[in-house]
Amino acid sequence: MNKNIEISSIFERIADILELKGENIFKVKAYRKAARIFLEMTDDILSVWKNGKISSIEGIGKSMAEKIDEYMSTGHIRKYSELLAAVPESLLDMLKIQNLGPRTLLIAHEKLGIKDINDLERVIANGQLAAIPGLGDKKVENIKLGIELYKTGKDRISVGLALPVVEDIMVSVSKVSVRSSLAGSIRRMRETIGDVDILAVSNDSASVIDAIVNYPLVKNITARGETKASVIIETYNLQVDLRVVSEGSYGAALQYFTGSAAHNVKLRGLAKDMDLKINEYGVFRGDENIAGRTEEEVYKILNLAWIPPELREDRGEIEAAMHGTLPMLVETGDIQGDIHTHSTYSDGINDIRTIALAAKERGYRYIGICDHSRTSRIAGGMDEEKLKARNEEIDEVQSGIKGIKILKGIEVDILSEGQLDYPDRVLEKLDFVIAAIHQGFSKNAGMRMKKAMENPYVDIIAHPTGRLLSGRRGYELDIEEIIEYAAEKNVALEINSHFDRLDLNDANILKGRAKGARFLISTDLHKIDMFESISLGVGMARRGWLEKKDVLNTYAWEDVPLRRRI
DNA sequence: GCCGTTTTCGGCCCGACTGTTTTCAGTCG
Repeated sequence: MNKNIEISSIFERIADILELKGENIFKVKAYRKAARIFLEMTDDILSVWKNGKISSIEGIGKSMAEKIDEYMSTGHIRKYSELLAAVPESLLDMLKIQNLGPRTLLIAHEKLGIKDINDLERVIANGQLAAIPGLGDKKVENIKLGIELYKTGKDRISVGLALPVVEDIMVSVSKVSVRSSLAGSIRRMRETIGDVDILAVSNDSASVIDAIVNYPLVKNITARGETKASVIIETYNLQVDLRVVSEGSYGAALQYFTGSAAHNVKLRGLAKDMDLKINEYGVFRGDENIAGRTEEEVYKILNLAWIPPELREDRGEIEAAMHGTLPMLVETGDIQGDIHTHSTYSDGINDIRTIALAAKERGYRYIGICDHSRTSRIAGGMDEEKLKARNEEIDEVQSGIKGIKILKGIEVDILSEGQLDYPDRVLEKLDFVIAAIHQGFSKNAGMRMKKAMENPYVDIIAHPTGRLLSGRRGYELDIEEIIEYAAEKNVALEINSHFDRLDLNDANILKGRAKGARFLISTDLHKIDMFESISLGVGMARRGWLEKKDVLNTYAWEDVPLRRRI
């Protein structure tokens, strides 16, 4: 499966070079599209190639098929090598700098000989860049800002970090608008977001624009027009783009600004085939605006069912909407209980009773207390004695609380040889067992995880890749293989809702779904105010096309299709 | 570079904002 990633990154790089060289932008887009296809497709490109089916993939034509042929048989692509030789790689990385596009970068390279970011900063400082015709002080100022943002790192942050920040901005916007909504990747619930898009309806767009540029945390105003403004706020250097439209265009604008780009391109192509034109103001036949008040209207006029934002990635959702086969996506309200929670018996903040009452308050029908096993000492892992005491306390708390079932679970460590941290006689007495790797990420992680799944008491694998969005790479294993094995052994895969994990993510959930795997959505909470974050996991599940039936904890506890019951 | 029961050539989604321009290119989403 690594071949998918390899070829995807090569094509992405080819696109970078072609773009920099000022090649036809549609050729560049064709390569970027292909890169995305290979990255996201659930099939292994190697086996597709072996079956001679590469050129039957939509978007892959003769030229790209030949390049893949060459790569598979020789290990390299001649054209790629030639392109690489023509452009310093350090230059390509600079394409990520905001406000510095390929045109300007190429001119700076050709006229001033810049090769990397240090060179760029030098020609900015000595005024050479601003002296180039077509540029000027203001443009260079914006490029400087782009460099600053680029250097402070992370161009994308977890959607779970962004949402609480954005909530407060939305309060300011909603005060001065008739209607407002998040749009863009944050509405689609992508695991990470690069900026925040907000759409507002108002007859007085100036006051909405004022509200955003005067928002207390704004540190830069990068654009300020009559209907659109763009600011950067202190928190995470987050860029916030606001657009104001009239009531009649709300649906068209919301559709447009929610994206994704790939989804919109395909949608607009469909419209074109019907002699219609879609823009953010509506759907037009000639000059007549025939739809656009709601998103439903926009989709309906194209003979499509309304598509939930989480699906809008051009992964087959438009075809499904055409044929009436969109999935009935799982919703936060479907969740009947959270079974990955930590109490004071390991590294949680709250006691069992507090957790149970908070869960009941949320309307859950069951709650699973799932502390760490003994080897996770740093996380307060329990020895057998402590586990016994915890289970007794669960019984005691349960006897005082009606209306919610408190379950005895464990997050058991997968040890160095794949054995579990407790013997089977301990595991079998628990209501459920979640197994996880917490140490030795690079030591046979795949083998160990598979061995753990062979234990009949293991119901679920927690955070299956171990990656953290803040930067940790995760376990060294072949996740495809793990997903397939889990599906085969009826072990469920966790969708961990912690903002830094979101593990599994959408791409892996899609792969699991294709293999018939089951999933658990949980918070992995260590304090009760994290119960809310379940919606992040649900968001990932929805992006992975999951329905209620695919998710264990949408069932009443007696009906949860745990492995031991199947 | 890809694609095509109107096309094998000529399209490829569409528009706002900015800055440096005397009408538009570059960048962004």
